[in-house]
Amino acid sequence: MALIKIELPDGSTNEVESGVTPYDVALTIGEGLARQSIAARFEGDLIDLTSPLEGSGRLALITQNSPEALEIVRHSCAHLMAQAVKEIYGNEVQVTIGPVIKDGFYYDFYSESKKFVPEDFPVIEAKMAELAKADLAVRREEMSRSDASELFHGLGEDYKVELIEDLDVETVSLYRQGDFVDLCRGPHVPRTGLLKVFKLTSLAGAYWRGDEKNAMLQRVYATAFQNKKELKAHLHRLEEARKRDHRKLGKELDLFSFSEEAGGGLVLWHPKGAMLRTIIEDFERKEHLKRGYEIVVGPQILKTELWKMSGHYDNYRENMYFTEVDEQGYGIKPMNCLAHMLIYKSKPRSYRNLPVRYFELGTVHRHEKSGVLHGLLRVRGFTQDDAHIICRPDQIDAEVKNIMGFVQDVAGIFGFDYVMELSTRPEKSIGSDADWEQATHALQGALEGSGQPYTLNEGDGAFYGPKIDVKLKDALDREWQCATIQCDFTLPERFDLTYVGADGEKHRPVMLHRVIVGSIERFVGVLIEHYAGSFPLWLSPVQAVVLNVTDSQADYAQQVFEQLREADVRVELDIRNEKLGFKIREAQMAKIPYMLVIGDREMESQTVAPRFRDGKSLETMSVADFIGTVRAESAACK
RNA sequence: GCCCACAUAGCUCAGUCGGUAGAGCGCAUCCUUGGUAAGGAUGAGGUCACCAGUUCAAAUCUGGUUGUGGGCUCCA
Repeated sequence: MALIKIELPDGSTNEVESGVTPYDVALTIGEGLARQSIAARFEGDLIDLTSPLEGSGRLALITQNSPEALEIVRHSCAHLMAQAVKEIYGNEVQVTIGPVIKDGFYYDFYSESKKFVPEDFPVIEAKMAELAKADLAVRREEMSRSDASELFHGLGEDYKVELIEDLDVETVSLYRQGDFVDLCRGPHVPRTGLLKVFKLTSLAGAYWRGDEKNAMLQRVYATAFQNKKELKAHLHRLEEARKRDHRKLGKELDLFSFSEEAGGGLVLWHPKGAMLRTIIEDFERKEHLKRGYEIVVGPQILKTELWKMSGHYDNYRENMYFTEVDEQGYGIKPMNCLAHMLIYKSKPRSYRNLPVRYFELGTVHRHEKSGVLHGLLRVRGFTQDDAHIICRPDQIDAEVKNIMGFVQDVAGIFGFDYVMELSTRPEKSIGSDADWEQATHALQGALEGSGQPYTLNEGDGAFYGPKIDVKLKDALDREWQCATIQCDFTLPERFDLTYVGADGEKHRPVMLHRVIVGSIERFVGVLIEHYAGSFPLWLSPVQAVVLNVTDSQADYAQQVFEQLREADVRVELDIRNEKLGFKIREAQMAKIPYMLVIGDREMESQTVAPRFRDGKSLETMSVADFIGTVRAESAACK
């Protein structure tokens, strides 16, 4: 037998016979290590603990505590779940795929007759536990594609056969545990006994291979962890997210609602929610003016011919609402760009006056599929902080950089981190190859120049141009699509936008579509979850509430309330005949930043006693001082 | 749009086997004037989402519609 050299992470080198497994190597180091190991990394690749090592190289054992371990455990759990399902339901159910995802894994099953229900979960979990306890060996096997195809055909697993037929390889790997066999690349844990903590979580429909033309499968979501403590922590995180759910908080804080009578996905903004979005809108106008944008306003409906000219009619019609006025067809705008182009076209433009930056808090309507509506995060009518920058090609770089700086500033003000993505030409698109290349190149250049990392999203651009998407990361580290920057050579062409250059000739400008927070609706939803409803002072719809202790201070409380309102503090007055504790509790649950307690002491000294919503009290102070405090704190946040 | 589930008072939720509805909170009135997270009493409030069907009888069973939730596909 030939000898090979195995280098371990601590730098030591073992000389072993070719064909030994990582498990054997672990044993030579210690029995405890061997017992703890679940897989290995050899020359950078993940392999099974039982895979024979054929050549020299660097080997690292993956133990239950390694960061990579969890993914392997979850993947093996997916197999365990499929095995359990097959043992319980037999040929009534076919297996398809079962990958690992963030926070767990799922397995998609196909069945004509079996409909999974949550009541099946304990049964499946019990079978999984039984199979895990049996500590079955998990064995890797390789066979030719045709043999594997025949094997699964014999087992009646049509979806596996289809997967195998589509693979572009000679041999495929299979994993067996007990009577169960699954097509899989691996690696897996060596024994089912290593799978201890798992839990089925939910059910959903999913199309085979994600294509809505294909059969609907039944997806069983589940999760697995190394120990019970981690599972508990995970369930706790889910609970936290539930508490922050903007739909729940939106109701509790009386910010907005939806009505069956009005229609799905159409938001009704209550006074406090409307206040919140107004604050954001005022902030947006100010920030845009500061950065050289001009505010414009376009109409809600535009003639259908115009949507045909823009390409929206051909590419976006299924998302649009149409109406007819005096036998003339109109489309309700799903985007704001058309009006902005018409404004540009209203007079001749000189190269000296470019770029023009038109900003509009534009309300658009899109017919989203009913199943995708989701609180404020996905609606059918929403307002974008939309701008169109019409510029010379040589100005694209600088403009994109400015926009990225704008995004950075705004994200910082609201306390978000973010990640960026570049999306390239989709299948359904308009414009020439050359334009697409130039536009994509411009965006990529700006991204490279920003020094910020970004990922590439092939084929995910808008139909008229490539785009940069910015995803904000909230307090729970979840990502939300908000800002987007899109480069467009096509619409200026279609609308024959021109400017007169230094040479006196007409030239074609470029248009950048961009939003910073995206949709105000979605952004408010994200903010609610990000802040868990406790908005910073400058965003709070109600900043302070004046509370009297007894009726005898009602007049003074009223005076304080009016003084604050005069000073533009968003304030409420609560002089109801209730005990102070009761009023404090209500204000606390409404997450109002400041409660101003007015008793005899305050009335006598003409002061207020502020209490912050975290329970801490400030020194008793004059009304004027309190106004100063609110102003200073609001300014500091913004 | 597709799969699965759900829809009972303003809110959160009970309601068994089919026999025309309950609680807590909130709301109204009264008592209570109480210093930092719920004082007490009384009362009002429901076409059980909507439309059909089965049945002597439907919140309950069946079908459809609308809406909501979890996903899929799509997306600001």
